[in-house]
Amino acid sequence: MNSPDYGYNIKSSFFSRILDEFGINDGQLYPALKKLETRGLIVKKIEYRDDGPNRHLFSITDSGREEFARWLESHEGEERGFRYELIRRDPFLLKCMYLKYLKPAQAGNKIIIHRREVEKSIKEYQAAKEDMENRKVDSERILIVDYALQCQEMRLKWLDELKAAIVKKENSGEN
Amino acid sequence: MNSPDYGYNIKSSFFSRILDEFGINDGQLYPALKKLETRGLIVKKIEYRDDGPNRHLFSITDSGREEFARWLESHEGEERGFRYELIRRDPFLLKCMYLKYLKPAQAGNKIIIHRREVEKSIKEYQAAKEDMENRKVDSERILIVDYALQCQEMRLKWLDELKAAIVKKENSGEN
DNA sequence: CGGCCCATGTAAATAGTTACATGATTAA
DNA sequence: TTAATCATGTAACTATTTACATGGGCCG
Repeated sequence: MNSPDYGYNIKSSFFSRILDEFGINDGQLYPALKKLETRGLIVKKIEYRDDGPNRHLFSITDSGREEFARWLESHEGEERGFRYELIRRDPFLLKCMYLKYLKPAQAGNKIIIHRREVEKSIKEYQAAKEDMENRKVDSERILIVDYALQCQEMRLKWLDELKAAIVKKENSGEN
Repeated sequence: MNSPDYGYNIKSSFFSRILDEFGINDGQLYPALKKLETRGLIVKKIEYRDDGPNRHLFSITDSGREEFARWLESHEGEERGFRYELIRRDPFLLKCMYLKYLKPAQAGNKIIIHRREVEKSIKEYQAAKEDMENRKVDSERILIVDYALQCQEMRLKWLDELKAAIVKKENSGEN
């Protein structure tokens, strides 16, 4: 929908700060573009350049636009993400289910280490947000970053609750 | 770590209410058990039964316990989940990035429909939590459900912010 | 007798990651 | 001259999903 554009640019312009680290991988990006082309949803035009590698510019077709509209309007498969993958795709949370198999001190340590990671992540999302605001990115996109930020701030609070629960258990139950 | 146990029971006892719908699929469960067995992390013993299908009971071995401890203590790959997959695995959020390609009324409608789904999900997680409390499940596990609940409640608020942002844009900018 | 629950799996397909391969320009 | 950035891609592997396949017991 932001055509014409080429693979490398799509990759580097979209949420750059966060995707730099966990970026769309080439092994998925280029085959995906090829597949969209085969399906007639985008068309390729090569931009020949002397001062750098050639660029394969893709433009969306009418049927591409239709397919996009169908995707955007559909509600299919939206539940998994926010209800379920949220836990399933979170290795730390999965480990938390087995926290009782660690000594309380070890468990507490694990939480502290993780807490620092979350704080680091908050700072990075904040920087990404500022950067996006400066670049006058669509407000909807910035709101997505807000979502991520609120998630992480909630997570910090939750980690503290978890820590408190462990300490409490340690002091009372003792095994 | 809760051995001996068999596939079908693992599947149905673990977070049953939520997993009923998005359950571990058989195509991954049984091959995974086989793989763990091949690696010597678990051992199989068949429980022959007359009043129903036989059960393949698996018990964890010493090396299984060691591997489990290594996994639990490691911090590897924990970042992706909470920083990145959180957005990437959420089809609704991805669509929100393209909300400007919908008419404001359509966008608002999409948000309202999603909001109802989130409310439904909250009720189901609450029921799961009560059920787990009655069954005296480990408090760590219940805290995971709390995490999910807090995520969803945060999401409701965020959806309202998103809705407000769209209404504001519609009234001022027009286009 | 039909359908659901129990219980085991396999096969085929799709999705996703990692590593490899190439080659030009530009900045330290 | 070495490393980074720009730009394209493929190959091999791993993960995940979906659909299929089987068969007994139990309930209405």
